[in-house]
Amino acid sequence: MSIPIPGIKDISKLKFFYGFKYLWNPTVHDKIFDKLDITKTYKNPKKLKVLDLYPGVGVQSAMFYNRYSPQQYSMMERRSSLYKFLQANFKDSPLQILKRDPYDWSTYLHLIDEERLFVPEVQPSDRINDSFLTVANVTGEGSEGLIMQWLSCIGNKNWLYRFGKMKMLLWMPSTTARKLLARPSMRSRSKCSVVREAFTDTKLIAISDRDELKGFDSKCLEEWDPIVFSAADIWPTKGKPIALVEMDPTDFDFDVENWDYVTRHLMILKRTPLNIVMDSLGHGGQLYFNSRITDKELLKKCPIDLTNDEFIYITKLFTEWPFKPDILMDFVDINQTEHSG
Amino acid sequence: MLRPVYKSVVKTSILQRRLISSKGSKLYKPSPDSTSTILIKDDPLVAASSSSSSSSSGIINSSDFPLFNKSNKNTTNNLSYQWKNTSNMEFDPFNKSHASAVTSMTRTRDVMQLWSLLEACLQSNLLKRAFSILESLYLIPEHKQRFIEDYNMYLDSFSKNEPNFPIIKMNEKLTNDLETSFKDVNYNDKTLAIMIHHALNFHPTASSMLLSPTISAYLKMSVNGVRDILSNLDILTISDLSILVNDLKIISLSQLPTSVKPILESLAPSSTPVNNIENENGSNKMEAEKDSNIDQKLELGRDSTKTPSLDPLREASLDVSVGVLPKDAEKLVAVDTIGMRVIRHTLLGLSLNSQQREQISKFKFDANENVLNMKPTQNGEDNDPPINFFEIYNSLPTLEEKRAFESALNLFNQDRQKVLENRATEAARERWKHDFEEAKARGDISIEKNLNAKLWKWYNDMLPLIKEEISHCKSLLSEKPVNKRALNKVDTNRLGYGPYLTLIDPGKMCVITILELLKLNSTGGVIEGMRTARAVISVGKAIEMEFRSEQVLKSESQTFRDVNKKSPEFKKLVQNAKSVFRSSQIEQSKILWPQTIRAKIGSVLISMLIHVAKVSVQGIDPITKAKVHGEAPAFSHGYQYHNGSKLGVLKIHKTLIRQLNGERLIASVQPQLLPMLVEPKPWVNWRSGGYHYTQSSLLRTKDSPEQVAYLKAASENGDIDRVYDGLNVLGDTPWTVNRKVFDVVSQVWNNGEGFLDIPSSQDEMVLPPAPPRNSDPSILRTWKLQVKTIANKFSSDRSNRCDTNYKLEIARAFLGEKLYFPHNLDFRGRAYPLSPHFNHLGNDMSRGLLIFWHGKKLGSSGLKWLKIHLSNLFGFDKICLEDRIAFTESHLKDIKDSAENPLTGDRWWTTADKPWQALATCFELNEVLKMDNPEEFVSHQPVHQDGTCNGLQHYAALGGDVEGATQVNLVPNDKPQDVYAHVAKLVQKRLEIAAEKGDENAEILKDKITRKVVKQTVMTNVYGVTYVGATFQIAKQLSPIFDDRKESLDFSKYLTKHVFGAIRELFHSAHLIQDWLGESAKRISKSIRLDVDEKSFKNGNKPDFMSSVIWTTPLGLPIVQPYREESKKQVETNLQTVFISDPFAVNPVNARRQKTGLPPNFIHSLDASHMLLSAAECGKQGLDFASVHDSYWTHASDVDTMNVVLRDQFIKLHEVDLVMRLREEFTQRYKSYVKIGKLKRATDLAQKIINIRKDLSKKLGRNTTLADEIYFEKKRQQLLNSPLPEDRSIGEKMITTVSLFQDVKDLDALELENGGDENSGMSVLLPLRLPEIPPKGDFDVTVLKDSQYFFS
DNA sequence: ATATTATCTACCGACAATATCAGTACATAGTCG
DNA sequence: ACTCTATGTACTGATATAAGTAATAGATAATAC
Repeated sequence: MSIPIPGIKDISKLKFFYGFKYLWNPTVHDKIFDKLDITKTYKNPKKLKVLDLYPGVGVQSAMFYNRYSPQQYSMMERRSSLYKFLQANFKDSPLQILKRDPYDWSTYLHLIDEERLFVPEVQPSDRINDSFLTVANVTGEGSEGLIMQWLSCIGNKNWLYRFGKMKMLLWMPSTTARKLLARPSMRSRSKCSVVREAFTDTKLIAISDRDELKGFDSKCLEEWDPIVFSAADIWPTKGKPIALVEMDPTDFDFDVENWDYVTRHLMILKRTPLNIVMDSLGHGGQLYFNSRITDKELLKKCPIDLTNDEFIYITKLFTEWPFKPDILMDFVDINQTEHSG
Repeated sequence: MLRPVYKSVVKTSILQRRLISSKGSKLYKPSPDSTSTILIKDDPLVAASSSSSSSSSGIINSSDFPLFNKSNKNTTNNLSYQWKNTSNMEFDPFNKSHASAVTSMTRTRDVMQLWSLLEACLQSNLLKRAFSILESLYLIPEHKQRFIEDYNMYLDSFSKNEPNFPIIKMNEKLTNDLETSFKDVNYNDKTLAIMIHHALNFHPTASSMLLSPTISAYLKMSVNGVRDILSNLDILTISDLSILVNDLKIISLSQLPTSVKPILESLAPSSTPVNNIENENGSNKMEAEKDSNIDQKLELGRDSTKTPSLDPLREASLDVSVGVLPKDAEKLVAVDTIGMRVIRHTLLGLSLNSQQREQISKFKFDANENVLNMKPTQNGEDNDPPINFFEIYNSLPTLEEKRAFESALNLFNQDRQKVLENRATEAARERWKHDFEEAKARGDISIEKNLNAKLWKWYNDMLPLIKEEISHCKSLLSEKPVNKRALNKVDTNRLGYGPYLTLIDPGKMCVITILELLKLNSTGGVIEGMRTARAVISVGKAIEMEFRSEQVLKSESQTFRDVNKKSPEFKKLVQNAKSVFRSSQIEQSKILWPQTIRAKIGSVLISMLIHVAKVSVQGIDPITKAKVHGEAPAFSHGYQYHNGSKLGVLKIHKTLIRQLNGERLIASVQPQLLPMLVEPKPWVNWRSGGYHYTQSSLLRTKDSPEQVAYLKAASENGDIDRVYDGLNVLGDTPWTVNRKVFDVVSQVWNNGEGFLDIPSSQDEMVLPPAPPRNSDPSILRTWKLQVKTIANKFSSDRSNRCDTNYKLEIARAFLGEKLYFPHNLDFRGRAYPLSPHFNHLGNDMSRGLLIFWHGKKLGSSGLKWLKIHLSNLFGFDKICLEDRIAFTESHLKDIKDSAENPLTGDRWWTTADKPWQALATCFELNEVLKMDNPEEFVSHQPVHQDGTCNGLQHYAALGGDVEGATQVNLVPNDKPQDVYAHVAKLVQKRLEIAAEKGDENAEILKDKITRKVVKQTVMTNVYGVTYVGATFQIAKQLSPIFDDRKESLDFSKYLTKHVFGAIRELFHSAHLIQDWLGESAKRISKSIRLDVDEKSFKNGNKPDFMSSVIWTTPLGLPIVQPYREESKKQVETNLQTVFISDPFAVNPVNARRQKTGLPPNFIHSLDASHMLLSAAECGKQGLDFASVHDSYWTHASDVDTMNVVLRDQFIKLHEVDLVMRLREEFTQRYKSYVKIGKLKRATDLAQKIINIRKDLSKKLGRNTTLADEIYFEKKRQQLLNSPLPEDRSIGEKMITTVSLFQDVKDLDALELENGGDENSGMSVLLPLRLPEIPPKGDFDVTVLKDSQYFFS
């Protein structure tokens, strides 16, 4: 007994999407599912619990369920117009609709620890968790920060990543995908690319605009061979293209706090060679690192050219620096308010 | 909740534009077909306007300043706002209001940049380069009229640079330049003055006869008369004039400028001119021959700086007793330099006790050595200045002696002030050197420990770098302008800042850079450092300031260099002449360095300092855990993020920070901006007043050329003389530091613990332990926030302590001194002291530390007011005077205890609202009470009289609102009204009514309304606080009552509605006026001036609105609201790019801010007027007067007098209907402005307009736009104003969509208010109309005369 | 002509985001007729 | 000698940056359809 999929006619009646975009075309979805072939990871889908964040109109959710019939499929959607839509379409389906805010950390504590409505299985981190999948759509232009915070949760092994290496299927603006997936020396290479490289194994699965592909690394594209669909397949049609990535956490072992400080500061002057840029790490950085980094070739490189391994190496030197600055005090206080009657 | 997209998609509306970063160095190439020129020629409007401005010989363009063309019929009323049509303004880049064409503004920027570059090149003697800049300037058409001044600058430099160039050659050059290079330019009288000066100096020994004909010829060529030539004192020196008058006898004394006439007169009969000329280096022999005790060598500028200040001979001669004249001439010179003996002589002639006598005999009255008490003391307890002038002054028994003392002190202070403003950097350097050498003697460790010694090291390391850079720049600049391609990037940059960098002594630049950076420690919210942007600009500005005062000093000593000796009387003459001279010099320097240049200069210097400044540091090797010693840069450039935006920061090393915390920082206060030792230079025009050598502007303009233009026009018109009068009274009030309070503060400070407002000094911050990494994100976040809060508190405490440190150090330096605060105005006309950190506008502590220098006997009413004052300071200021006196009298024991044991006793004074001022008052009261006859007590304590909600007082007077006037004590009453309590009562009533109707919120809140809850909201209501803002304020007050933050906020929201309702009800008429002001501002800022550039129409129908709200205060001060959209751009510097606003950008107004700003600004402009009027009057009546906006201060004995003045002036101010007057002014000023509005389609008029549009559309071959309509109306106006009758008649016949409205009587019937429901309206240009004034009530302001609680 | 969406949020003194990249306008040098 | 073009550079405007929406959330002016 499969769940009926909402059609574009119904979807297009909806007015408010809060800047998010959803792929509604079932054909494309099918292609994507074929490509993903998640059964490789989830050998027994009957054991699988899926958490769907910002499911929107629920097309993907329903199709997923129809295809794999997981043990539990929970949709977390709080935005009223979309929630109403989900209620109207899936009230009596096996899909669980939760009117909660995926943005709020406490949502998960309540859901998992207190109410125990959705309890994933904790699995050791030697493999991808094979009974827990998160699907999310964070295509809103202003919500990129949420993705970045989720990423850093991988590094902290908290939030949903306390249950092990959880796979995530994540819709995002294609510009975000481009930044995340940028390799060393590419124009879009930035701190978040390094974060992605450090904590995850991420693939581009699908994208809504062929032109966008030129911002990605061509070698990687060959390997990923993403599905390209049309802007007409998403709703609302207007706006910037979106992309779907598959994100698997990986193993890592380094001092995250110091690494965070080092990458953040170096990537500000990402086109300045290491032998010069090190001064921005603290008083006398240039002198120290120039004496510690023995590989002269490395010194000639710029931060934008560095792999994460190289950042880890620099971080190690940084932590060994007797005069290293206090990385906790790395912020400014813009708003001093005084005055009163 | 998920954040909605739109909140962060577009982060800012700032019109980001980048600077033309190296435009400063780019010269105009004489290519006549640059696009902009063509554009202008083709534009009939611009062409017309420029031709009209030149033909009318620079009389101000009527469209720029509509009021100028209005005849001045209302002159009988002395509050008339109309300006006389007498101004005669030539082209000046500032003198263009914003709305003139954009093209002219961009050229304005070019002119400014070229000017400052020209000036810089001339200073560095890069004459060829300067000449090519002249060529570029010559090509700017609007600049032609002023061009000769620039050429004169050049010629003057040329003359100085080539002293051996024969006058004939010089003449050839001049002729050649003006006939070939600059054909359209004519010489003026200054040019002639330069030639004369050159002639006189080229032939210093030549026979007079030879020179005479040449000079006579020049004099005959005069444009505006010989007098005009001779008034160029910046060119012609005293000795020049002397030769002309006494030797050549070509001119007579009467033709000289009045300021120097007396000097020449006294030189004439006896003096031998030969001496004057020979005497350049100061002849010692001459000195020795003089045998009068009093005759002094008058040493000036250049010479005095040469004098080594650590002269052993001078040390030796210190104890020479008065009256004994050493025969050794050299010794005499050393002793004599600054006229100390005169002063000492005078002082010792007064009645002094033996101790004072000894102090004075020992004290060196040498300005260079005893500027201020800035020497660090090892022992914090030792606050004694070497000599306490205040105590001596006070101890003198008679008025005559006091006068004599003050006059001698003044003579000494004149010199000290000069040193203070000019030699402070050198003084700092000397101190460093001294400390270094002392430390060196003690060993290397001491050098590291002693801050000054370290600074000296930095200084020495930095100096060669700067010198090298300067020589790079010089060689680059002196080369022939090579093509840019051959240059690398560094050199291209050098080309930009080089001319400026070479202007100032490298040593001075080092000192300035170091001091600035130390000063900026923990500013801008940076934990241990500062923002780079701030740092580079501050350094750049400081360098420029140094350059400016050097300039003034240099030209002063140039002109007066030959006047080397004479009696003290003569010295006074010279001093007067010099001060007149300085005024005119400062006034003339119109050139400012572009902000970009400042930033670049600053960054160059700072990066050098970063490079050399090192501190030795300690660290722990993370692996071996061993202590490691090393050396690290003291400063480090990096970045920090805030909300995803980068912020450049300059971090200071922890080691240095720790050292700074325990240091006395007086040295890094910008010495030019300390309080003054002598009376400030009186304000006589808009850029001359205040400090003697440092330029300051009358108005703190916000980089708005528009504000400057209006101010300048008013100033030149003599419209704001009464503003000057008031301001000068404020500046002339002498103060001194309250020694007793200072001792208490100092004790608390050295103790290091927190006390009242002073935070304790901490070295490390204590942070909560970090939670495990894998804690829930929410937990991690809370921890991060905690850390942030603690760190911010820490850093704000630190900067607070730093600020207090500055205040204290300044106070310490001025212990026993007589000091003055020069003032200027903010753009609304409110007065502020120029000196930052320590002044009477500061916090309670600063105020408590200041007392009047002059003392006055309490007399019959003084004691009463002193008691009232104390009560006020304790917060009991809304009870009747008798009760306040009773309050003080009931605490006599406490007062005694507080005064005698301020820290060891009960500390009653610390419970006051304003504890430090209360303490000061306790000290005085305690002394008074000891006296048998209190009336004889000499009081120095300023007593405050504060207006009760001054803003509302003005509103009530404006609206004639009886109810409101009663509430704010405009109506006589035996008890003062407490507005806040009254509002609270009203709110309470409202709540009770609501509660009865079953409103739960009201029920809960109804008993919790106190005066305090509503106070801030009532106060800020005048400033136009919004509903949201007020809610926050009330929530703050309510927060102790409710536990839940959310709950508290909800109740606050509810309560705010009622508070607003109550205020609106109570001050109904005030609100009507507020609304009227707001609406008028909105309409004005949404209106279009006709001759606006069509290009400001983006799509033909949507213009950029350019009109800001402008009005004139009752004192004649024009006020321009500077609120416009910001346009900032990135500027490349050595360290990073910085983001700064382009002062020449022409931006559309910010209508919202114009609207919300007008009500408070208008009211403030009135209270400022009231203050200045009162100040002037109090000055006239001989009172010492000070003000903090709406709080007026004077001696206790004079309070009654002052109160009468305050009331009289308030009445005088409000006798005129100011709102009506404002509306009339608006109507005049914005007469021909139009707005875009809706017209009912179903009218004749609409039909006519449609027809015109149809015709026009046919002609143009496209749809018409509003821009087209404006263009034609503009054309019509031009024709109407044309001097040619035929033009005028064409204009009269012309019909435009706007002209149709001329005959319309009842516009209201035609215009569609925004309630237009169907599409019956069409967009048209309507004449701008202002809303009707709300009706005025019956309150008669003259009843105020008897209201004793008006100010109390 | 309405509906969505960005922008405030009490005045003044007062104090500020930056690195990099793509595209274009402009200048220079060199070449050629 | 002069013009034209290729070439490189300087200038401008756009975009990304970090990563809980600053402590907060409703009116209102501006803009888009």
